[in-house]
Amino acid sequence: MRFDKGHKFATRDRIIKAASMRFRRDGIAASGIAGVMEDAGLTHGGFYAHFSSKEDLVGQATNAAIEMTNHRLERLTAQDSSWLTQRITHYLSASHRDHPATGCAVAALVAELGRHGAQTRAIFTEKLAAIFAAYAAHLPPETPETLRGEKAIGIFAVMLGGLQLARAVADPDLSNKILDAASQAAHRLAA
Amino acid sequence: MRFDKGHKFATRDRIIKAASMRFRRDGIAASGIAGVMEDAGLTHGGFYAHFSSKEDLVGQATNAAIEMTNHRLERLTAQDSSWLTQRITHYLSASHRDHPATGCAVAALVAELGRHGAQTRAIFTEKLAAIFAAYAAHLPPETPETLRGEKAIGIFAVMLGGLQLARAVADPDLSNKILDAASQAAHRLAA
DNA sequence: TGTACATCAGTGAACGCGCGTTCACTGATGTAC
DNA sequence: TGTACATCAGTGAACGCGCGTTCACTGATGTAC
Repeated sequence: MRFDKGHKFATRDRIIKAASMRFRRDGIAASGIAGVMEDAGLTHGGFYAHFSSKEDLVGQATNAAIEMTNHRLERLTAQDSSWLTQRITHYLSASHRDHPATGCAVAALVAELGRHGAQTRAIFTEKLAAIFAAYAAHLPPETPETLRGEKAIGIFAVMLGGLQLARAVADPDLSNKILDAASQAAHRLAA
Repeated sequence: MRFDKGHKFATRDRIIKAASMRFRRDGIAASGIAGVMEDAGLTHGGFYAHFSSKEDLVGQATNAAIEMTNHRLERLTAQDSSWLTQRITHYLSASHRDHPATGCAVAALVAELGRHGAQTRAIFTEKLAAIFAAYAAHLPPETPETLRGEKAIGIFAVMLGGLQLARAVADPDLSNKILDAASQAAHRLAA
């Protein structure tokens, strides 16, 4: 089969998207190449025409997943004063908790990524810095410039921790309590 | 080899300890039975005399790792006012960041545990509730009773998120900045 | 416009390997006499 | 006290399986004539 130039790129993109969802849902180590390729509507043999190794795909999929989230964030059009509130509410919602495959890649993969190679972690670091910057930019206007970076990190950390705890816990009531408590904490840290 | 009654229990304990360290260092999915048994000074064949499955071991190892941490917490003998400060300082220290194998099991395993069976998650939930209770008990004395539970969750969430981010990031300066920012946030939430 | 051909994205069998799990066996020990 | 034996924690070979990776091949398409 011979196709126009855009075809291969589109296929590569489909594989990356499928991988980013599998990785977030099942974890990286527990996701196989064959499963990812099947999700993309292909057989496993063609994988190495697009990527040099599984590790290569891990980097690309992490990059794509976080970038997608970041673009979604930038598109939030509400007035600045409530951007953070919107973010916190959505991030710590039952819906985000219950759909990891399409949710925040940092929450799903941060621990596993810490055990991956330098290149993968460099990609992750760059994207994470962009997240911090977005949060810092949307802090209340009276926030001093020198505190914005630190505050942004604290807010994201409590959201991240809260979402992960809410996902892992077996008791639904406790899970909801965790979402609420983390929301409260994030708002307090933003003020 | 026939041994006295305590021998088998001691061996089982050694396997659980070895597993709890491997799991925290490499992740659960990436840790094999053979590797764990080798760490415990045994060959892999004997594993099923002690556990019914890998999943069984995962539950026991998670339980043991968190219980160990909790006991360590209770042994902190400082006056109540600084118990939390001690906790935050140690949890968000460079040393804790750099030694996941002997560190907080929640930080290392929370995402992966969310994908495990009901029984494993029930064990995790029970131990996590004990952590929350310990933090709640050591909040400043003027903290209203009704807010203690919520505050404890927020504080632990920001510590957890901060530690994970600091571990995953490739840039050492940013990693240190994350530890500091999360510390500041935890203290603010405790006040 | 119609035909022959070169291209190359995707296929599927095969590779060595380590996984979780099973099981027949071993041999140092506690116990019975 | 000394000896024969039963116990059973631990050994190591073997199982089927899915992993990441390789590669000879296919066949629909774009291009050259």
